[in-house]
Amino acid sequence: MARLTPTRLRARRGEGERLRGEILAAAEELLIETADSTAVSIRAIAERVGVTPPSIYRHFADKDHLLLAVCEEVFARLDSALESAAQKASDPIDELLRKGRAYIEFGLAFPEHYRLVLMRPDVQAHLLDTAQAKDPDFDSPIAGHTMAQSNAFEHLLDTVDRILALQPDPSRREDRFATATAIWSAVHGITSLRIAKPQFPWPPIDVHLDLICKPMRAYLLRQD
Amino acid sequence: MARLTPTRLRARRGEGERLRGEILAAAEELLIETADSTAVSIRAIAERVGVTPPSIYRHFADKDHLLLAVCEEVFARLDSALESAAQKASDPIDELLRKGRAYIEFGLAFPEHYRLVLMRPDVQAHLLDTAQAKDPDFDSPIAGHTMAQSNAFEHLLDTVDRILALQPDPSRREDRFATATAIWSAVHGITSLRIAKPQFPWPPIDVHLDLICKPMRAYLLRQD
DNA sequence: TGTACATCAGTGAACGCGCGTTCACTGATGTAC
DNA sequence: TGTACATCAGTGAACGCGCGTTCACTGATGTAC
Repeated sequence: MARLTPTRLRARRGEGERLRGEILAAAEELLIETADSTAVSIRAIAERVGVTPPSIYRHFADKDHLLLAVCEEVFARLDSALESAAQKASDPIDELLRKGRAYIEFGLAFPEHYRLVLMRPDVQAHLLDTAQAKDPDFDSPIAGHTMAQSNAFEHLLDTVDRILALQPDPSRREDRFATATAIWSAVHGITSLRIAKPQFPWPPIDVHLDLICKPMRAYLLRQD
Repeated sequence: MARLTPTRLRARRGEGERLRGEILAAAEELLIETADSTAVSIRAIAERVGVTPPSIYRHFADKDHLLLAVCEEVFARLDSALESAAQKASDPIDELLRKGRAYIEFGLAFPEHYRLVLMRPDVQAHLLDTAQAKDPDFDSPIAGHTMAQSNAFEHLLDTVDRILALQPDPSRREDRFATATAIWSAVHGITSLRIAKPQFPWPPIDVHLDLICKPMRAYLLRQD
């Protein structure tokens, strides 16, 4: 491979970790630039960084571990996008609406990121599987990662709690976990279908989101 | 490749079309047996049928056209699953609920089929793209296929019409297209998230579905 | 009824490709004396 | 201050793999005379 742009300088001693960050950044750039999250290969990442493929293995055990690290970054960024959208909210219902819109916008702005973490076969589950296949009593350093992924879900649970608290009649309060799950899947449905079928004549996002949120709000706060 | 089981008999003259059906059936078997819809390769299909890879090209121009044919079959089967579920319904709302449950069950019973048609990069759109790249004024024999795919959607629109007709106040009748879209995406969200994250502690399907359908029904039929 | 011939379902071998991963190595950087 | 040495970021070449696709072909089946 001809190095046309030998811009990258070798890291100095003790700065080897720098490459790790560059690898993750390159992987994300490739997700954005290629229409296909499958195109993100070890070789493509290495070329983008300006390094040979084997040097990737200094920082990641294999491709799965690399993708897992990318997923962690994406989940963290999704979570913080939702949290910053929530801050402008005037009340819990408004908060849910803003978070829903932010979620959809995140997915549509970075469709291949979204595809990687929530539409493709689960990297994390696959890693756990293969790790446990090798070593049955496996004390997972990965297991903790599930937490990172569900920070956004934990925050959604908080929002749901605030909404359910608006229902004065405790006997009409829905289960917080099931409600959060239903909201997540509804918003995921909007996002992932638009990513999967971009040529479908979708209505405007707000119309779509309203048709989920307005019924949900009326139902959760129902007085009968 | 050693032919261990030379069970397949060569088709007689004029019966060449038989292989076409066997190819599609083999592709679907592979979707069911492998956990990964990417594993469905020309070579794997040929081996499963008991034939060499080049003979696939007698029936399909390339891999994309083969996958497109599989998608058509899957959509047709999904549509008929929904229609047969709808037949037992007592009223339009019950019809919607039954179709929703049938949709989810179809997806969870055939997750890789579902992944292929509704979670992976769109085969059909990709085919249209490449065909138009080659031949700018392209009179698509594929374009008609969009219809096959949306038979299920057309039928959903019918169901929605029946529900909207239950709303006595015309000024409160939601848009049929947007409503159908919202319902589709809600049910797709449940299905695809469960496929993508099988290890998540999902609530029972009926709880999940109720949390979408009950608010939607109350909203569409609202009297204020 | 027998034979030459056309048809066409399917074969066998090969192509070039990009992939993940491995291995033994190089050579600049920093450290010990 | 100078030199021998250990460290370690990154290289170069190669591995074996499965993939989609092509090409010239074979040989059983049916048809025309």
